[in-house]
Amino acid sequence: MRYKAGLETRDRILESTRAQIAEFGLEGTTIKTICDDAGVLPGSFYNLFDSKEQAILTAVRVAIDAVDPDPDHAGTDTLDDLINAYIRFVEEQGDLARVYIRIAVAAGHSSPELKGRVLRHHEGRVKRFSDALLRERSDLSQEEADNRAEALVSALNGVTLHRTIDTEFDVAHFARILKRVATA
Amino acid sequence: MRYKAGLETRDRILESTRAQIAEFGLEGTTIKTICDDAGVLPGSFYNLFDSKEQAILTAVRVAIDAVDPDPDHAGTDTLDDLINAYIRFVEEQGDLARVYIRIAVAAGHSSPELKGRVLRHHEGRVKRFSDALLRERSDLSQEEADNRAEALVSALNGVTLHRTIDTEFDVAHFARILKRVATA
DNA sequence: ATACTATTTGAGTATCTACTCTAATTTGAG
DNA sequence: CTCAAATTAGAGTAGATACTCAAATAGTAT
Repeated sequence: MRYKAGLETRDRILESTRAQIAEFGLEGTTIKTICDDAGVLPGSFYNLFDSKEQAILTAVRVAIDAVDPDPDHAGTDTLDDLINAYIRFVEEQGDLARVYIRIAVAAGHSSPELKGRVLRHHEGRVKRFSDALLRERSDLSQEEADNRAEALVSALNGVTLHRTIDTEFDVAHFARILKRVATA
Repeated sequence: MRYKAGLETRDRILESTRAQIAEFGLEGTTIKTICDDAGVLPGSFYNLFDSKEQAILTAVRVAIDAVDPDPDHAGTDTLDDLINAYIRFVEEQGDLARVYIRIAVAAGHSSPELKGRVLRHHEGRVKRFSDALLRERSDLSQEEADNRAEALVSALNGVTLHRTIDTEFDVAHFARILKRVATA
């Protein structure tokens, strides 16, 4: 893979893989659907990737890296900032949110690598929520803040999960209810 | 299916389905593995079930019903009952809980029929939570109770989702945190 | 016992899966 | 322009999958 054409094809395949996972889940993503979507034949796919699994791992890594809204983690974001960022992420990039949920659901029986990736991302997110909560409610113990943050992030994921079924579901509304009770 | 033999075979198939899902997940559960485990041939399976999907849905529903604190829907279950039943289901039937989440996620892109079933089940559950909450906190408005119930059920699903990735995750602990804030 | 139906058998089908292989084409460095 | 290497085409493989069907067997009401 040293010619420009190969790199472009690779990008198209990864983009198609991501879209397929978002729409049909890991199960519904096949070599055929990826190739059809990318306008490529199996021979080309296997010229660029060793296996379906490798392509999926690569696509998911790209997707999860793209999720983090504040990579420089300045530590100045409030809980509202984080929740609003989450809402915006779910509403504007529903695709990636669905990939995240899809992977999470499938991760239990899939590769440890995927599982680890999702878990690490989750832990990072919980920590930022916990820090923000402590800044807002300095009377809370570290443990209580961690607990509430973990519960809050899981609850937000549950709300997102529900939205994948019911697209009318008002994520913002329930996210704010959750925020209210987390800071009570 | 009116003879005793048929009913017994049906039970064996449902139990094998449950066990296969618990051990190998949805992906690893095939007609062949179910039939081998149940000591039955495909013809018998399809004499009793219309499809693999139907058998799985039935097995999951049986498992959920098995922990229902108020099967007759007499309206006597407390919020604690409902949450404890939820925790029991997730902890004792972890892989079935995963399947439940997975079916819910898959419902978004499958037949409107399955989607409708999942949504109706969700709404029924939310209603029971809302009723129980109102019995406990009669000062809440109907709307507030509905909102809290919807948030609580989604949050519980989020906690369950997280447990499918991290099996060490203490569902009971966070479920009780969620219950505390829902009744606050 | 008879007769009717439920149940089981088990080989068989169509379709999908990830993946391979060889030949043709395209690319771009020298 | 040349030519070796990268890329693509596209038919094809082996194996798994959910599911079917006609015939054999077993269960039960009368």
